[in-house]
Amino acid sequence: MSRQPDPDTRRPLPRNPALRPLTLRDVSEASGVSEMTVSRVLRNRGDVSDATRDKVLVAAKMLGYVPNKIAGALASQRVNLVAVVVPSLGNLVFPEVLSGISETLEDTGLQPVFGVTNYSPEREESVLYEMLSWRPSGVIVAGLEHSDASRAMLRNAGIPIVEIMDVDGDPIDSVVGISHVRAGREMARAIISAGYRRIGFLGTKMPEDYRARKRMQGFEAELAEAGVGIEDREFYSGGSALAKGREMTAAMLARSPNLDFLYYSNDMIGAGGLLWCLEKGIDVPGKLGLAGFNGVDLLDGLPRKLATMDACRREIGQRAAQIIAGQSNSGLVGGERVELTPRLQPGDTIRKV
Amino acid sequence: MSRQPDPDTRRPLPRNPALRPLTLRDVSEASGVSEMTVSRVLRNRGDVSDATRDKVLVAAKMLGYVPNKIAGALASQRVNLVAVVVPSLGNLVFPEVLSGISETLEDTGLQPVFGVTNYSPEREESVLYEMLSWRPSGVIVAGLEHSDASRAMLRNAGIPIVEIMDVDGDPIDSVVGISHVRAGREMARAIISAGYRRIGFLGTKMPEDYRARKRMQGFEAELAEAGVGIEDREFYSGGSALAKGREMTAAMLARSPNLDFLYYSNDMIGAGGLLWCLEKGIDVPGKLGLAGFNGVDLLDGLPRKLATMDACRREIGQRAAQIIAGQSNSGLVGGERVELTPRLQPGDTIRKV
DNA sequence: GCCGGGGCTGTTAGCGGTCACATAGCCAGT
DNA sequence: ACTGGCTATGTGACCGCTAACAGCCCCGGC
Repeated sequence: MSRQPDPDTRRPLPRNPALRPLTLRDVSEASGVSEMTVSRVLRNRGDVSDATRDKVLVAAKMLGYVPNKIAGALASQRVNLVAVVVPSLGNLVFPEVLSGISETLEDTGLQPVFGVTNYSPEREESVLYEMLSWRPSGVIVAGLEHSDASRAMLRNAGIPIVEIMDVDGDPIDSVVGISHVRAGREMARAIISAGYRRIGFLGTKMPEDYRARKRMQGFEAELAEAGVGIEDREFYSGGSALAKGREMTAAMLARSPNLDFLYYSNDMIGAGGLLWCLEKGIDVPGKLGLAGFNGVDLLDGLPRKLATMDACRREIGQRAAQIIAGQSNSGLVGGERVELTPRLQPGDTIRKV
Repeated sequence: MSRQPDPDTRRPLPRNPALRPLTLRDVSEASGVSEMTVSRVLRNRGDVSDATRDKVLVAAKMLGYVPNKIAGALASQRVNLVAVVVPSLGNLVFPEVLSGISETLEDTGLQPVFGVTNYSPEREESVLYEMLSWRPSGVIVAGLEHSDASRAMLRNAGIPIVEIMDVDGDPIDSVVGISHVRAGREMARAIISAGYRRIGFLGTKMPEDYRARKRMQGFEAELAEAGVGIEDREFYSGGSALAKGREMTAAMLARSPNLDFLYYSNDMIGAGGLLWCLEKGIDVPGKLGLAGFNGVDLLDGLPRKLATMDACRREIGQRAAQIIAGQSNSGLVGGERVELTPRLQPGDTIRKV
């Protein structure tokens, strides 16, 4: 008489991993304890005897079980994700912020998740919506300028929000960054006091790069107070920034040969300009001074060191992450304001006074 | 007689968004329809009358409701996330891959989520574990070299896996990339046929950068077949790649002044080397040829164009994303192999033959 | 008048975990 | 022996949403 297997015990064995995704129950059956105990072991929570713990861990490893955080998050109402939203990864600046964040979050149990907006407010809105729908523990977002809908979402999310890079504006919650207006001003002051007077500005065309704009505004304002104006401007968009820096510099100096200083809105175009000037044999910084912005370490490899201003990118990432992780020792529960001070790096392209 | 409000209707009003996170039920009550109908409206699924739809949308917008994808994913067993795991964001190469991915995924309803491993297999393992625990619809991961545990996890995940950048090895599922061995060979061939014979190699010290190593192996093998060896090598780690390129070039030429070609494992150090050579007035490419690898558009702005080989980064991202999205028209369900061919860009730093 | 079939909406039962609490076993103190 | 307190484990009720199905209404056709 052939034995008929009991239908209940004939459930498909959890051997074939592709057949059915593994659940806690599989581990629980394989190790002979309840699901709850397995859950406790895998999360290192509560008291579990060493013997049981070992049994469970062995079973879990053997099956190749990977916990389902979706279910876990739903049940516990806790998500260890931090949404990080930046405009771009194409230039060196944001990757460095991101690594500051990752690094700081590393041993907090929190996990950064990155989103990119391409400087588009609509994209920002949809990226935020998408990310918030995963109920992260916090949001780090670049800039203070957002659509009304984005601001509303962030405010309503009921989680810590940190706006980064920039402090010139009205934060939703916390903010970590530098004042780009002040950065512009400071550069202007340095230029003026080095004796330059006929100044050109080269920047990006992107209307959504508010920070570059603020630098220009601060720059211009400070110049104006010294009775100096910007004599010529040139804006670009797209393409290799280094190449654009060359082209724009060539174009501007052809048009306005009397300029004695060029202020670039970022280091990359500044570097392009510098290379061009050196090739042409222009006396830098004697006849013509140059400066950029960001302090990217690329500049270290240039024939001459471009004057720039460090944007404290890594530190911004770190401080923002600390606020989210609740490690900032301010005692505040939110609404922190951290203004870092960018350091002017005079390099070799501004006359020493 | 004062009316006593029915306790059931006295639930806290969903006015204060910080008090309690909103749920479908709040929207359902606010709009007077069932939760299911709200769900249908917000997902654009199933038949809903226009009148009802409007009511719901108005209520949702008014409350500022953001759906909870955690619950949604758990219930529907569907997650619109694609895990993307790369070793680094610091050089220009991966951001470009990522944007190829984002761009392609844009209108598929899928959302990329990025993770960074810093070239560490342990970190890769934990990043993968973390990401898989969110049950993504697919994984895109750089490289073919992974820890056994990582491979097992990926294989067991039961979702499409695409390994990218490199095709020289044994893929888990699908693979999209170039052959770095072949790339190294091709560069060697070009160098040999341009008449260079005394060759130096400059690269990164990272033992985990398998692709750079494969390029060197291919390069060396091809040279060997022409009866030529690598006469000198120099490796670096950390710091500004541009600056390192200078230093290493200076050091190598001081040590081995007879070299007539320098092959750099990436464009950035190559660019540093090029700048240094030009400064020193070395005859490039007459007395000394130079080449890098990657085809980063930074090179466009250099005084002279460095020879390089395009790694097809954006296209790799696009093709990988297509496979995950099921858009690749191969008819295969998995296990695709896409080998792209890097194009040699001779630039101005290899003698014309 | 009755039936059939759309179009629209509601109901029920989970998804795979975790929380709060109940329970079992064991030992010490009285 | 009884109690209390501890540790180690199990139980049932959810978390917020969606699949599947059931039900309602209204219409036209016979």
